[in-house]
Amino acid sequence: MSEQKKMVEEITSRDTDFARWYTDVVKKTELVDYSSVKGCMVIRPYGYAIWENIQKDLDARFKATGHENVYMPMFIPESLLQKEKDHVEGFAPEVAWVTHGGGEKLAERLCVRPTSETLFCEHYAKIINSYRDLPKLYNQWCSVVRWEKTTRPFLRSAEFLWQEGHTMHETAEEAKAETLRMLEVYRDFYKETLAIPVVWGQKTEKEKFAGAEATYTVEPMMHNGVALQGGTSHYFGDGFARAFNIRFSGRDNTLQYPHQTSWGVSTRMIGAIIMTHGDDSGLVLPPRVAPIQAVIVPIAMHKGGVLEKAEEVAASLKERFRIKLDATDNSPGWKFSEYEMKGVPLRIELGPRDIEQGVCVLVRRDTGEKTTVSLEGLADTVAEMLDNIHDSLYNRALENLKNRTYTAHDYDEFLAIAKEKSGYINAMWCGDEACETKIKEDTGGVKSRCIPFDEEQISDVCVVCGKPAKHHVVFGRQY
RNA sequence: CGGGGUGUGGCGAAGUUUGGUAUCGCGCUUGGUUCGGGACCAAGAGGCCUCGGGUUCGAAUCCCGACACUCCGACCA
Repeated sequence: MSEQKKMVEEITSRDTDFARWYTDVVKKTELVDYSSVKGCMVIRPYGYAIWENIQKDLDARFKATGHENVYMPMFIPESLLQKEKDHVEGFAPEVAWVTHGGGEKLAERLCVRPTSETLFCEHYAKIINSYRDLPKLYNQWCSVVRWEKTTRPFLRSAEFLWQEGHTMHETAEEAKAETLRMLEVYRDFYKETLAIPVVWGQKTEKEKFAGAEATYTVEPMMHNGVALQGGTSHYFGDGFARAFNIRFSGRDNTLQYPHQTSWGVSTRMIGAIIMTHGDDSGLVLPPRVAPIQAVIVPIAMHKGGVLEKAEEVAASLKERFRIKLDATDNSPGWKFSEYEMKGVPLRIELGPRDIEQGVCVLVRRDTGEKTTVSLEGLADTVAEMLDNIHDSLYNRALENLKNRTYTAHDYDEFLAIAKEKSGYINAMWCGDEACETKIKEDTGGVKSRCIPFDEEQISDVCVVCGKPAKHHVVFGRQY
């Protein structure tokens, strides 16, 4: 990639200033625009198309695992939000309140949903009466509002789009299985659709969701070594069920509380795509969510037959792929740069010389590699190449993840890595929250990402305090 | 919420120190020539200089205030 020239001058180089590179990319490629509401963003067609492709894929996965879509109100009465103590404490600082309606002050103020556990619980209390009513496997696609102090497009905005699954189960075992099953759906989606490898595991007590018994997470690493909490799945036990008085008659005719889960991913994933795959020329979109999978650039369009042939090729590919034929009179060079910046995985060049020989030129966005291929069987060639691009994006990201993962055997080593490197640090931990806090303070922001599922015995003692170690923890800075 | 930076046609900037008719590049429109890595010629359109006060004969420029964006921290999906 180093030999590939930086084509777009307006984009700050990724290595110069990753943060500026990010904001340049999202604006220049027309993914988002800012709105007049602080912290809120306009998701433009090119950005929204990525979200639609994400939704389509994920929604199919949810349906395949037995879930149904529903829609809950966007307002939550204050009294309802108050019912679960940890939950309200976790969210209260960042909720927006509606105090007036139709010009009159409301008797009870309404919170704009920051998440919908309480609404689902209120509803479940009404419709769950028997073990025969379980499980309830609901999901909703919606937006939520969290009054964030610092906002960045896709990564953290005051309002963002997401999906939230909320399920109720007869037994704790079933609910726990659901929690892990959906985490696996996320992990697989990241890998197979977004070409992003993740570290996954359980959040520590300190980092878990407000009101949950256990929180599980997928943690992709961005190109610069910083983590992004990429999706979470929570096991609630029966805490909310008790708070909301959700009960059912069990198989033994006793009244029981159901066991609950929730899980969600958001438009933040678009940020993960940008920061995992992007380069100095702009976006590099994984083929399976790219709004345009291949762009056809006709060369010397004025010459007889070129445009007609290009249209013919476009038509032959449209059934299987998302294709754009750019027949505007911008110069070919302009088009090359434009679609490179926008991260279109594959470019198909078609000029008089090619047509004569019955070929076209394919150019990969990820490597810049050019190949001349026959127009005969082009659809199969394109399919193969898109899969190939997907795999190489994944492998490149995996390589980065591995290269930026370190192991600390003692605290001096830990601090040295945290200071000098950017990435994940594997270390042992005693289970005491004080040690997590100490790490965060001593390093200025390194936090536990998760206790990975495949724990290793790096040493027998906590990297901070030297007491017997309970877990292997992955640490890192996060967005 | 603390600390920096920035607000000037759609985008990027100059002009602000030292007040005096609002500039440049890109983009846009129309016509023509071009086309294998951001083409060229010609003619056009487009701006209460972020907003609100103040000082002044006169404010993009000086003073006070607000807001927004952005970067770095703290907080969080």
